[in-house]
Amino acid sequence: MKPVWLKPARAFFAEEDVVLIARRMLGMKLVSKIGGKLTSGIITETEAYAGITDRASHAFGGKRTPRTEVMYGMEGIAYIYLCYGIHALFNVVTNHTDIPHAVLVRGIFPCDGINVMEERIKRAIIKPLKEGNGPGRVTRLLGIDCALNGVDLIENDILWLETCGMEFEESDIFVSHRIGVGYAGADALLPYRFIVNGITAMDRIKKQAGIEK
DNA sequence: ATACCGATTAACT
DNA sequence: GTTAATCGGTATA
Repeated sequence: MKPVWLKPARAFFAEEDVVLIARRMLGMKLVSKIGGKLTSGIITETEAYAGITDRASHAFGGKRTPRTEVMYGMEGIAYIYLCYGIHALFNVVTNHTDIPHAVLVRGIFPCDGINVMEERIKRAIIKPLKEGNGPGRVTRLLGIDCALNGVDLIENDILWLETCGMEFEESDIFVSHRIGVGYAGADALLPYRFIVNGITAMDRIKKQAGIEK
């Protein structure tokens, strides 16, 4: 039976536990329609950033700057920023207005528009499980850049999320500490990174993505 | 005005 | 395993 993919309601992002949302976003689809070209991938890796109490968050201590301001906005909008001068990193703002929580998407399984993605990275996608792995690669494959910072993922038709109700067992999710946040001290060790793990879960993703075998 | 550096990646050896 | 690429955000002055 062909899966039905629908945009989640804004209430999905209003959940106050950002870690729970990061976990639930595994198996959802991130979709972009840039320049009329549709591309999508099923989310395989996320990280939670818990706002003002989280030393790893850009909003730690309640910091409000031109960059972090977006995170204080409405749940369900995109927080996209430039990292290392090269990579656009995509996050979804969660919780409520003025609570700067966000979930970083670190990995996708390429789904729709593979040919468009290959144009963007200028080479063939041979190992789908590897190609969408890494937050900079996710945005590059989907054509997401900082110009989309702040867009509403619920209302927009250029960048959004979809769900087919797929859920994973605890054993299908590998949990670890976040990457590249060594400066966060003890908070760098928090179990806020979630990765789809195991052959069973991966097979389900492939099936949902419409990829046989 | 200036200096430092990051929620990284790809191409090297 | 090592390192260049590359630039806006942020702190300090």
